[in-house]
Amino acid sequence: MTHRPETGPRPAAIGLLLADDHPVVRAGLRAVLETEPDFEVVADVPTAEEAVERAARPDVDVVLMDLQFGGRMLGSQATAAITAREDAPRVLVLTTFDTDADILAAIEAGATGYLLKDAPPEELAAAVRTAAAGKSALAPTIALRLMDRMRAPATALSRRETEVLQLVADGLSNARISKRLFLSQATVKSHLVHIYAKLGVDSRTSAVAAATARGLIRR
Amino acid sequence: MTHRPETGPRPAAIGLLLADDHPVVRAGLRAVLETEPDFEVVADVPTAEEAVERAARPDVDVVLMDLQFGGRMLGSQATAAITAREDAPRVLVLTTFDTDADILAAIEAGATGYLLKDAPPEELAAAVRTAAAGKSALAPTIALRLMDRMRAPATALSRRETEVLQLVADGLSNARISKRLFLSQATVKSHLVHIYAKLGVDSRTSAVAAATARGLIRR
DNA sequence: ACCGGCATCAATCGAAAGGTGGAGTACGGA
DNA sequence: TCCGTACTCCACCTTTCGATTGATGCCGGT
Repeated sequence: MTHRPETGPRPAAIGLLLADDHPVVRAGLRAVLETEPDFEVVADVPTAEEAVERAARPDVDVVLMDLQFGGRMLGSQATAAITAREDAPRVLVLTTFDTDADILAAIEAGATGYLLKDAPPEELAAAVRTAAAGKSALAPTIALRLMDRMRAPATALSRRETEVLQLVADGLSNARISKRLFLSQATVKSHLVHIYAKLGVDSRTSAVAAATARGLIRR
Repeated sequence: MTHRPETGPRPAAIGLLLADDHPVVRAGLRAVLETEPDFEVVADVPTAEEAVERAARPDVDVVLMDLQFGGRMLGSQATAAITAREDAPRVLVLTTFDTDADILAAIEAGATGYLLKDAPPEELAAAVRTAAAGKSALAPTIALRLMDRMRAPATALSRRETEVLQLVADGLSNARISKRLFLSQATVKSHLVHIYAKLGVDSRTSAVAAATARGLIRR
């Protein structure tokens, strides 16, 4: 039984906060979601910082959060900041791409769901309702990838390994990497051997390709 | 609603066709552009094929075309198909990223303008009007990049070189590349030497990094 | 206290990649 | 026609990389 101390039985509208740096996307989300009678878009903001601020107000039930904001604060950080609070709204992460790195960061940050921006409106609305109910809402593609991730934990590189691989992707030779990280070349090679094993490849270029495909490093 | 008689000076409404595979983006563009009194969105379509088809009707003055459709026909191909016709509408290309490769393909395909999706609504509307008037409409970022491209023609890789470098970026060894392209390893090496010279680098990984940074290859 | 993962380093050997210097064909513009 | 560019190929040599093996110290969890 839902007891609400406020002003009587108010309509059970789900309050939405839209956070995306693209004006067009904000307008689109608003247009799509406002056709649902039980949704109410209470605000839309262009930055992650404003999202964190605005999400504190009690009229927000679900935050639709973009992951890639132009520079500055990341969507995942904003997600963490929002969900860390008492009585926080649910956060539904919206992004264009389904790279593993993004997904993992968002889930760890406390996102209730994860959706791709190319999802059809019905799927979007359904996910919002699922999230509002406190249940996890993951796009099928995403759920599958998470399963893969669980099954193959070997794909996770250690911090140092990621660091080395990032420099490899930047085009540095082993010698340069060793100088940059104050290591011997032997150590760099050693890290690379482990990286290759984890990624199932046998050369630096294919390691970069594999890691990029899985979102383990930035390009 | 507004019925227009065929005769007499009709209101100079600019007919728009929106082509984007994301429902949210279509709705957003529609919402943003329909606030302009002199614009009329005559249709929106989710595929490049439908865009080509619909753009043939005479009520379309400007096509707003996404470049990355989910698979199948590319936005640049659709652009080429549309602009090839008699009395073709103007095509304004809209995309999320400003990689040089995309820009070049779109311009070559006959696009009148090129805009980033994160552009503010006013800029969007201004670009549509500019395009409708037949003038070139390029986002400042884009224009700058094109200037760079002009100034440094050495950066432009030949078709074959790009092909080789793409395979390098995919993680293939010289031996595999030679088999894939029916070349000798010597030829592959030769291409790579030229690529290194043009990019000012000295290894395959740094070539991939440099080319990725300049948008010469897809990641 | 022990084990496993992480990070560090060493030595060696063969394979792959890079550097240099040609060289021939084909095509298109000056 | 001549020049430049792109594309193809060869030989030789040097450097870098990858594969293997083995070792040490640290830290966190059982």
